[in-house]
Amino acid sequence: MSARAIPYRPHNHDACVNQALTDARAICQRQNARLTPIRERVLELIWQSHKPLGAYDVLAELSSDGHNAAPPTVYRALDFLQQHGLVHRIASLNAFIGCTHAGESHTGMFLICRACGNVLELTAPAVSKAVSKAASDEGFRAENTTLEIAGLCPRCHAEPGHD
Amino acid sequence: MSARAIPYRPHNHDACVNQALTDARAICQRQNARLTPIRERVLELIWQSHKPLGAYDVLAELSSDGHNAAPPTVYRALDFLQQHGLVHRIASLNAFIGCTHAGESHTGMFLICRACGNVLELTAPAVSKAVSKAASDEGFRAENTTLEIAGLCPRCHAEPGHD
DNA sequence: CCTGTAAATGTTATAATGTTTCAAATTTTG
DNA sequence: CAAAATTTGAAACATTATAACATTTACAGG
Repeated sequence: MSARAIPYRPHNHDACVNQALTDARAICQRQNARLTPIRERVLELIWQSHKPLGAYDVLAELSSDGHNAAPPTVYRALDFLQQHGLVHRIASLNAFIGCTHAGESHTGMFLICRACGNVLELTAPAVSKAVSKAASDEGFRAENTTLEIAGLCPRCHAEPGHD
Repeated sequence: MSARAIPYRPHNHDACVNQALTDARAICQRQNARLTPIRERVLELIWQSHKPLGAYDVLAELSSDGHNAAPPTVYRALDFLQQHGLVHRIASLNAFIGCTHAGESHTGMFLICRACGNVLELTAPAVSKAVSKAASDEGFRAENTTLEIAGLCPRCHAEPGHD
């Protein structure tokens, strides 16, 4: 699990991270949730990588900060961030990624490139609808959907082997 | 992770397991794959539980058989069974379940009841189609889909608290 | 029937991921 | 300020998964 990914689409990554943090602060304020320094730092670390980051990767970054954290610190921060819709856990990777639709109610769908490791989060209403319908057709009350698609992103499909 | 679940729909469970094993033998024969005693036993154990079974649950069952197995034995058998479409791994549970559509090419979709732990595998063409379209709209070549829906099954929805 | 080769399994150790528990500090609230 | 609640620290532990290498078994060709 490597940190500091090259983002999928070139952009000013610092600005992108800062925007995410600014948004997160606003969202937490609206929800009366406390975005404490640890939580904010974890969110920042996750955003600095556009690739999913494992909990122990986050832990290692914290340690290299000089912050001597133990696993529960990280998992607690991640739980908080998930609960407030600021990060997603990618179950098929045991890793976390910043939510690109924070604040909006949505069901995430993730396109995970097996070659470069980048992940794109989508909101696909047609998919959500089809999933809801399939569940309710079975009398099932859906609460939480995990939808992760592994494959090849356009870049790696065209030109294998780059980052 | 408890073994020996009460199946979701009442039925003759032994017969159900036996059918799955018979099918598995036929499928392996067609594919020139060797369904060795260990592999078959693991498949049987997984089928005997309609709830997903963790790798270490399987391991424990093997041990109580008197078969003194180590983790790699189980993981190898599970890999084999997955590769031949005989079991699925449920990423959100770190557990395995017998495939109810073995032999057919399909993308599994799983309805996981958080109350009773039962899992229903569905094939929903409308969902698969919507997912494929969403991926290809992004130029993404989808290879493998993880689609797991947690919630409440009809029984637990109506009458919470039973197994 | 031997025998070389590949596939499968055994065995030990260890890595990676995640949780429990209880104590201490901090923040919020009355 | 003081009590209560939330957050964080810290140590130990539980669970899930893999690496590495030795041994056994199945099987095709001589």
